[in-house]
Amino acid sequence: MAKQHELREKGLRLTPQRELVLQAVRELGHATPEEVAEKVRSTHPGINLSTVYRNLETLENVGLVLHTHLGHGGATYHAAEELTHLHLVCSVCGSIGDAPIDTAANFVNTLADDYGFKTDVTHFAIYGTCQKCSK
Amino acid sequence: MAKQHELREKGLRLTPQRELVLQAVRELGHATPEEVAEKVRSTHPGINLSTVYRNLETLENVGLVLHTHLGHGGATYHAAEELTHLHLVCSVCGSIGDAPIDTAANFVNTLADDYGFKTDVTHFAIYGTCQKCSK
DNA sequence: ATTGCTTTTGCAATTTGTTCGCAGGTATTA
DNA sequence: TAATACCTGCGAACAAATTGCAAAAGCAAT
Ligand SMILES: [Mn+2]
Ligand SMILES: [Mn+2]
Ligand SMILES: [Zn+2]
Ligand SMILES: [Zn+2]
Repeated sequence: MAKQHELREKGLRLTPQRELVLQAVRELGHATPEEVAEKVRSTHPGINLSTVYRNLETLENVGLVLHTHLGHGGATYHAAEELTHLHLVCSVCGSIGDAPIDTAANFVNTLADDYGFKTDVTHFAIYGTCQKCSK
Repeated sequence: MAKQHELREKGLRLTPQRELVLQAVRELGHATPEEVAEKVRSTHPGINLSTVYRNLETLENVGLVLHTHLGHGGATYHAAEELTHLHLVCSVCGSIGDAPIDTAANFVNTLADDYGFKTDVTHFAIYGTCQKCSK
C-alpha cells in the first residue's frame, strides 16, 4: 500500500489550488489570506480569493493550519507544526517578536489550577511595547 | 471655580450623544459599537452609528474608554477604570470569564526582564477552553 | 478510458463592519 | 447674541469576508 498524500490522508481532494495554499502558508510563516493569495498567484495566477479563504478554512478543519490574531484586523495563518512560539506585537512600531511558548508555562498552569481554564497562548498575540519603542 | 464635567476636563464638548455613549459603555461592561448604539437608542433613538464610532474613538483618545479583542470579530469597549481583569474566552461555548490582572504578573515580569517587552495583558483576551467545556 | 457521483472552483453578488465627505446644527467663549 | 470651532446625521464609500450557483475537476467504480 503506497503512502498517501497528506491531503488525501485527511480525506480531502487533491487540487492544485489546495496544495498551493498549504505550501504558501508553510513558506510565509504567518500570512493573511490576501498574502497567501498573492503568493499562490505567482505560480497559479487565476486563483480566486474565495478559494483561498475556503481552503484555509478546510485546512484548518483538518489540523494542517491554524490562525492567530496579531493585530486589530483579520487573522493570520500558520502551518500547524510551526506554531511553537508566542507573538510579541508592538503597538508602537508594529514589529512582531517571538518568544518560546514555555515563557507562558507558569501563567498557563496558574489558569488551569485556579480556574480550570485550558489556555491556548498562541491564538492571540501578546500585545505591548517592544524594547526599542520603550526608550 | 466649579468642578468641571469630566468630558469638559478632557477638552471635549459636552453633547448628549457623547455623554450617552460613555454612559452606555460604563453600564454595559464590554460592548461592541453596535451594542453601544443599541443602548443609546433606548433614550436617544436618532443617534447615528457613525456618531457612536466617532465618539468611541474620541473617548479612547482621551483615556476614558479602551478597547479589547475578545474574539475573531471587531473590538469591544470598556470604561477605562473598569479594565482591571483578564478576559478568559472559551473557544467552545463563547463564555467570557474574568481573572485578576495579577494572575499574569509573573508572566508580564518575565517578558519585561527577558525581552524588554512591556505587556498590556488586557488588550487581547486569553483564549482557551473553560472548565465546563473541558469535561 | 469512460462513467457517474461528489467536491471544488471561479465569479458575481451580498453581507458585515467601519470610515468618510459634507452640509447643517450646536456647544462654547467672548 | 454673534462668531467660530466642533460635532452630528446622512449617504456614500470602503474593506474584508461570505455566499449561491453553474461549470470544472477529482476520484472510485466499471
Ligand atoms: Mn486593538
Ligand atoms: Mn480566532
Ligand atoms: Zn516597537
Ligand atoms: Zn466553554
